[in-house]
Amino acid sequence: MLDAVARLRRFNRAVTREVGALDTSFLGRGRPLGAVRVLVMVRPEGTDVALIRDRLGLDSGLMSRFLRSLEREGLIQTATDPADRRRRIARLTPAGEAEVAAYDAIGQARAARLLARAGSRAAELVAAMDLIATVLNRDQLEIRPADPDSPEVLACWQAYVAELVARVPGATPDLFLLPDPGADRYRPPQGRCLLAWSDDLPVGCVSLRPLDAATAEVKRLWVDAAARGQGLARRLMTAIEDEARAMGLVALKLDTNSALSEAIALYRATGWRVCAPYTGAPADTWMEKLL
Amino acid sequence: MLDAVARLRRFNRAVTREVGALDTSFLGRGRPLGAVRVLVMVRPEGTDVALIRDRLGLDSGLMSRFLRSLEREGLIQTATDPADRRRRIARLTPAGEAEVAAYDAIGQARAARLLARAGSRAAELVAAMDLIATVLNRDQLEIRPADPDSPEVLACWQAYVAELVARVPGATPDLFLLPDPGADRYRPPQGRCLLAWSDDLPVGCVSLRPLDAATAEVKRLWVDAAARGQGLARRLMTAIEDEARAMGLVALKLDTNSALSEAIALYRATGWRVCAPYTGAPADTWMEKLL
DNA sequence: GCGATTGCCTGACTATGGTCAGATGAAATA
DNA sequence: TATTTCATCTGACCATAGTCAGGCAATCGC
Repeated sequence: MLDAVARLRRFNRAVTREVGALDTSFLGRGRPLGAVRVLVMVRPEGTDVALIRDRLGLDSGLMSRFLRSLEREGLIQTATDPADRRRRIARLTPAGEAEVAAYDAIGQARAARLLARAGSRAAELVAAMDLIATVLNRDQLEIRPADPDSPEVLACWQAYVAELVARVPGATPDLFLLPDPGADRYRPPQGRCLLAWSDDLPVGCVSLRPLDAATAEVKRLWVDAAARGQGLARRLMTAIEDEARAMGLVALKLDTNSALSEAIALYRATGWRVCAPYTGAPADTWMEKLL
Repeated sequence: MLDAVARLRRFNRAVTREVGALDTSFLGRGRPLGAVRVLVMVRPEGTDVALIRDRLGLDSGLMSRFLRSLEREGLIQTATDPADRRRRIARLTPAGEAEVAAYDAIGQARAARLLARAGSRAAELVAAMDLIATVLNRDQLEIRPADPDSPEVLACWQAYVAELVARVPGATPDLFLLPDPGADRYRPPQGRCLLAWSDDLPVGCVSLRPLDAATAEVKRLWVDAAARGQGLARRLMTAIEDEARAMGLVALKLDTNSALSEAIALYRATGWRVCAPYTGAPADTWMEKLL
């Protein structure tokens, strides 16, 4: 790629202008940008102050001033965290919620305008943004336990099913009930459900379902198209195997289909071995791993 | 598709952080960002001060201060424009050229690091950046005459040939000599060569080659993948037809291949009609238009 | 030639974001 | 229990980018 640098620079210029426009559009409500960035990160239920500071990379002194200025405006309230009384939790007031909603509307309008500018290529544009954000956020990819009934898990499972249907002959959406009425089996203490997050976007999942007292089944390993090629699937598998070990399990199983060749290659490379069939179609490959 | 607004926001966060890192990487050479932005816009041959100010959207007072500070550092010299002695022209000193080269190297290194982070998806990342930059720059797409021997035209022609080879059965790279020894025929007064620019990246081309005193042939219409879907091909055709009219030509011809269906649809929609063959394979469709 | 305009410069002023060194109280650790 | 570590707050300080008004010289339009 000869002129990659020139193209990167062009990207930077275009995006700097856009971010600049974003900044000025976030003004016009009589608040400096820094305070707004903090404000919109406060969830109505309350957000740990340290988390916001960390995400925005702010000095604790500066953060403290932003909080006080928002507090003076009556947009947020802060209280000490009862669990650790050194920490503080910021919570939106009704006035704050209204203000956040106003900024949200601005963002909504801007997004709509941008997508309109992309015309017929809007979906491609969003995919391109996902790829870039995921690459830039690569170091911050985080795997965390999630509730199998949460909308984020549901979204991942839907994407997983869509991919299976597209790639595996014989797989149909009706093989998978979503939301899964048996989701409880993916929840501790019986099972586990892990999500991979890039910033606030879920980009991958994996889960564990009990078979018997000593074994469980790995289910629903999925990685978003934008996040592939970065070893995330391997990290997810390592994480779920660690969970299984911590639960005291001695072996894991999984069923898959030979059309999913990268997945099978990953399993082989990490100690899984083909075993006897224990489920039916559309699975055509069964594997197990001793922990 | 999860909420497009949320994803756009995530993109903004990721990119803001990156641009922030860019800013601080432009520091570390003991100069504030504003001055650097001015410095790297000064061409060694000299640049009109007003042009820089305009491009960067700076107040004349601020601009003046940046110039003084760069001058004090010995990186640039300013002189009054002999043509209009109110205007000033900034010129890089040898020390300035060295400094600009150093900033260039920083950009180079940053680009390399970013591409390395993308790993196996580096090419996809650059394509995604191209798409985004092109969409954001959409309003600034400019069509300008270009020299058929310039590296930018050559790059476009190579991309054009690559696309033909990929799409047209029977087309092989050796059908096209690049650089074209007959490039003179694409140069005024005989012919024309137009490039479409998005910022400083050429994203499309079209050219005109003489047939006889009253007719010419439209050749090498090409639009970069990132810039498609925005009506650029139509704008290029309109521009080249306008050129032909201005040259006093009365008719245009072109040859193409039925595999290039969007192009043929465009020609039909803009008044071109199929005519008798006048060239050989791999062309299988010939069209003309009266001006 | 004359007034208006243009391009640039200068000095005074401001807002914003940011750093740094303690102070304070809470929690973890030995 | 004593010490260390941690999260936050506060006040002092700073650099950068930017605005604004006025001044000066060159140029333009009449």
